[in-house]
Amino acid sequence: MFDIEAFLLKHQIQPYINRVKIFEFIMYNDHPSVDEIYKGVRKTNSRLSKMTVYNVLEVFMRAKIVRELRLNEKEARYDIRVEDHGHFKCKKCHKVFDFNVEMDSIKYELPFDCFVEKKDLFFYGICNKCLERRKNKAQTITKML
Amino acid sequence: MFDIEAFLLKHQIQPYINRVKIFEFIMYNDHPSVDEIYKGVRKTNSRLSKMTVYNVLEVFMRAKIVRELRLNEKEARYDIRVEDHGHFKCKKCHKVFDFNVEMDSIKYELPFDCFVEKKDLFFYGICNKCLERRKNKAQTITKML
DNA sequence: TTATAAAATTATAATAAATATAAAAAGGTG
DNA sequence: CACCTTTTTATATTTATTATAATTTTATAA
Repeated sequence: MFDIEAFLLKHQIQPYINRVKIFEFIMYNDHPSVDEIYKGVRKTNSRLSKMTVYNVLEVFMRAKIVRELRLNEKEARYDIRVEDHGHFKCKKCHKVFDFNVEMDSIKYELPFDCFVEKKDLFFYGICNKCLERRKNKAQTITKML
Repeated sequence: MFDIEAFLLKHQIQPYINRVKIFEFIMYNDHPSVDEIYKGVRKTNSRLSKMTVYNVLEVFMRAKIVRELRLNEKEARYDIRVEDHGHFKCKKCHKVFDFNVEMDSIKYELPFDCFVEKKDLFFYGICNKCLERRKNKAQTITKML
């Protein structure tokens, strides 16, 4: 089992209960938003304030153990996978999935030299479950005709 | 010269003055936010409301003649280049630059089949001008010592 | 051109995400 | 325990976006 306390300590972060719980929540929930983290962690710590979620996320981001995602929506989402990788967002169920990307395989031409620190690749579309659902629906309608 | 009215008509959009002005503003300004568009276009049409900017952008997005960008900031930005391409954002001057990407060159493995409709590639780092500025500053300090 | 319907624009209010601030609470150290 | 530092909390503020309804503009046809 992954030892969150040790992990936080290794990154010079005091493992206060809120921090551990918030990290754990992000670990076990797919790309939650601040509000989702707040509501989720609040279940076990009813005195948690939303400001703490923002503060803790800031600490995690500075230590680079959490990555902020801005998909095509107004709230930010958070991910514990911090190395560059891809994100697929389904426009039907709004779920976000990670996927592996060989960033070095990408052929691009920047208009000038620059120092690239971070890369984000976002795909938008429809996931397989939603595609299935749609296909089944179409079949049902066809049968009805 | 590019005929915005004709372009809008071609996409079944009535070329009302606000629409033309807003499209033009996005064309000649790099990835403006709603507020920047509002303030910019307002200079020539002082009665423009911000709601109109949102409405017009919605029309443009539906017609797919404008692309919404969500970089690592809370406001959306808008781009008239609608085909998939890359965006580089400088963390010093906060400017956003377009760049060409061969999206088909990317090696990735999605966890399941899915229909991919749109791809966004964002790079974050420091642009050449800001790198220069930093280098000059460092040299000046070195001389002073 | 005028009457009328449809669509766009506006002003306003409401919602929601994020930030700022200062007091209270908790943690670390001698 | 006493002290100082850091975190957490409550609260207020700012800001982006959405909702709504009244007003204005545009398109269409008599």
